[in-house]
Amino acid sequence: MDRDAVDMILEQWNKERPDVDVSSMGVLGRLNRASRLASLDVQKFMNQFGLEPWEFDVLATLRRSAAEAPLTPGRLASLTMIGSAAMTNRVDRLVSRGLVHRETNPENRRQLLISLTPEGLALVDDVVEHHVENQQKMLEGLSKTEQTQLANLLRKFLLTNNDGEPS
Amino acid sequence: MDRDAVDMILEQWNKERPDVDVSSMGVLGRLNRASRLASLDVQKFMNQFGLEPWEFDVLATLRRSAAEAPLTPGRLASLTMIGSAAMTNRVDRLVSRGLVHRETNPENRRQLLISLTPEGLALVDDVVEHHVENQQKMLEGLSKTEQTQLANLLRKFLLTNNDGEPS
DNA sequence: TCCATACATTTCGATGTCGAACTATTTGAT
DNA sequence: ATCAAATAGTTCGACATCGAAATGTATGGA
Repeated sequence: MDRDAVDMILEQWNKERPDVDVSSMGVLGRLNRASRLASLDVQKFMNQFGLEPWEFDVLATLRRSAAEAPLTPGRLASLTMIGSAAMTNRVDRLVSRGLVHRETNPENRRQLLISLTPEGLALVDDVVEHHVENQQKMLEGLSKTEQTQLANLLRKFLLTNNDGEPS
Repeated sequence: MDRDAVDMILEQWNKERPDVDVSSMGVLGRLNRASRLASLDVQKFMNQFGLEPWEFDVLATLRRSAAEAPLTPGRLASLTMIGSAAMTNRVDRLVSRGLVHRETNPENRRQLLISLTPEGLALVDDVVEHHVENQQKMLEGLSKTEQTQLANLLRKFLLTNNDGEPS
């Protein structure tokens, strides 16, 4: 196995602060870098479709939830892990691009219901197919078994760190 | 093994788009969420020391590189994975907090040399110890063996995706 | 020596996020 | 029935980042 940038960082720490056990950085530092790297790739990929990653994020969340009750901005915000103020902004832009529709819920006029327009639906249904192909390319350095191991270890990390969410 | 939020997302996709293989999201979606979760934890932790994560990032990079030639803003930027414009801003703030020193390199007056002040050195040397303890807490849901497996899988992912850097 | 080119950093304008304050609506206790 | 508290969304100001343009410095070939 070859050495990566994090190996060098750990080595530097061990030289400078041999009294500190920095092995945790070997995990969390790589987690950070890997996620950043993947995000940059997704950014480039989405730009080819005239989309920003955050746009796809919202559209995909709406698309995959089609079976459940329509989503409100607040629910969308928590599902995409941003604040509600940012979601107001995102929905504004998606509405003005004609990709989603925003209507007040007649049952509870405090909340809004966000839904995909036919254009938004067609777009996300197209893009998601290419998106997963692109993801598969990013992962092809790992065997299918290794991919599963990685997913399982990350799930365990998420569960033990309270990936607070659902319903 | 319990189910996490990503399992539910994959299930939704499989219901709505059974024709699309979304297993790659099982890896990269978790990578994203795990990294985000860890970053939020670090943010909270650093705030207890009156630091923002980006401040620690720069200070720690300077600290662990103490043995090598002094770092320039450009080198610091690439090591911390941000643009040089952002590094100008970061160094500005760290200088005005008295944590780093900025001087032009007499050998090459295009570049600046950034170094820790005694205050910056003392601070980062203190914080890094607690930081790794905090990281260890985040990881304690995984056995030591699992932590190593995770680090190895992430290294492989990084290497096959061109974690462009060194020198 | 001169000057085009390369390089290092900073400035500028735009973008997207955040938390706090604000507005509108609903709920529940009395 | 009323009104205080809870809930949903938006507005506002601050902040950190980015890419592109601008500035200052060094290098190498004619």
